[in-house]
Amino acid sequence: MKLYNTLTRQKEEFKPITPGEVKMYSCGPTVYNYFHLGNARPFIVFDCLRQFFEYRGYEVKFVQNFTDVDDKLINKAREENSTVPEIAEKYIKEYFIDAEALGIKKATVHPKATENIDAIIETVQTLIDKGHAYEVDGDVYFSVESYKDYGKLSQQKLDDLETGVRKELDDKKHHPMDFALWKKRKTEDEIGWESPWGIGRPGWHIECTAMVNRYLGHTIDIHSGGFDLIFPHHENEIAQSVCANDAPFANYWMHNGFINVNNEKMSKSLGNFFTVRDIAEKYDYEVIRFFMLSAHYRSPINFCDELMDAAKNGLDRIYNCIDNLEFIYDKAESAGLNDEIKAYMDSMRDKFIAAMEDDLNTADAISSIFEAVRFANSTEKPSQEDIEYMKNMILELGGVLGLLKNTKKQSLDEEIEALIAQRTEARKNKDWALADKIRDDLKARGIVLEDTPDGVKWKIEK
RNA sequence: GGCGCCAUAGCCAAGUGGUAAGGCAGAGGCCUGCAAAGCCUUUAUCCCCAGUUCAAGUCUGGGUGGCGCCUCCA
Repeated sequence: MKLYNTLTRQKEEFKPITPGEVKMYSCGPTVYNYFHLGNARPFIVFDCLRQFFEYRGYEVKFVQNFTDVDDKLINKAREENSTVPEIAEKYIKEYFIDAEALGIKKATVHPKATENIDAIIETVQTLIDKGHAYEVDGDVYFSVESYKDYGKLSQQKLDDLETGVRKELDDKKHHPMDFALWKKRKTEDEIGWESPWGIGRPGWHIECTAMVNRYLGHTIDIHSGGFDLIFPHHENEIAQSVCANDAPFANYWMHNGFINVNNEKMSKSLGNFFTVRDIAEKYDYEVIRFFMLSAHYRSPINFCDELMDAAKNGLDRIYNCIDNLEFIYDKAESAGLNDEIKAYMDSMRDKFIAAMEDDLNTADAISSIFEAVRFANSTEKPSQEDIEYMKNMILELGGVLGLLKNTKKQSLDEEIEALIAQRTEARKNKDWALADKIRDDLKARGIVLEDTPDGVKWKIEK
């Protein structure tokens, strides 16, 4: 397995700390709203990585946090005359609804920042004790100058970073790049926790460090997130963890590319800001997942209707293949599995795995599914065993990507069945007008009929 | 100013030295009563200019054109 490591800016062979086991942490959502398209990409991509590791026999300890206290939550709570815990609870529930629909497995642990205040305070105290942090009037800051490797992940020098920093009015910090570990409560009614430095709440960066350390240890295999988190978030996480524990933090850093909408950065001001929930009104959740995986995770990806339509059509092609295989199964004979068919399907699995092992090349992996589909569609008179083998291979590979989950057997009610029978009778009598009318009527009701040599095939449009 | 990314057919997108996967859309054909689905055929001087090499989309240098981070925005 090769992974591109942001730390070294190259693909590296993945070597887990413990053989057969992967400890990975991915930055989760701040739960103040439904999650948006941009959030969805890392969730989907790193879920896909996790599922591939599991497919290859690794035991994966996957941790993804919920940031359930920060400025955005506090503001939202004020706006809605609610409380931070209420807002957080609501959107954590909503997260799981969207995530499940997108085929994202639950993490091994989904820790919340507010449930780990003790670990956070402990880490902050350790950093103070070791001379890497200092308290000023109830706030605690990390001293970037105390960590010689600060800037390593983003390949920037402290001096260069400084010139880009806005001069802040308060000069409480020793160095302009120093960042908050603990923030003093600003008003009496603001959410806060008791600490050695008074009532306050954790800074954003420290929460991830503390939860990584608590749930996975001082050194983990993979830490992932969006490109924009490289600096400062991940840089700061490294500084905190290394300084607190005197141990390397994460061996591999993975970052996904951004999503644009109609070739523009997604933002509220441009009015092109979409939550997954918004998109799901028009496209199936699985189309969103397929779309996200149709490009390499590090490439930027452009979201627009044309590309979503193309993704839908592509996914339909795979589903049609599975439907067709199931349809012809009963008519087929049991004549054993053909060696050539097995060999071809196996080679597609090999190709799929090779692509995935090359830095999670899902786009290439998907092409092997399409090749399997074409092969299956063009195989003449397959036996029942052939059909099963081809279908299972396609479902297996799609399954690794978290796709092709909508294969539950559908059924029709009696009225529809009767109409189909009536149409079949009309076709026998060459009453094309009636036959076509029934077909059109059913189509308007979302039921698509196809006449095949083996009889009428129907499907319910999603 | 500092750090970094990208440029392959109408669209999307793989491909890190040996003469261009796959998907969507389009065209023609087969199949069909007509469709649908499917199958077959068809669509690329790989942004430009130098260089290295027997051989470059693939490496090096220089352009041009997009873009990201340095503002707790994934």
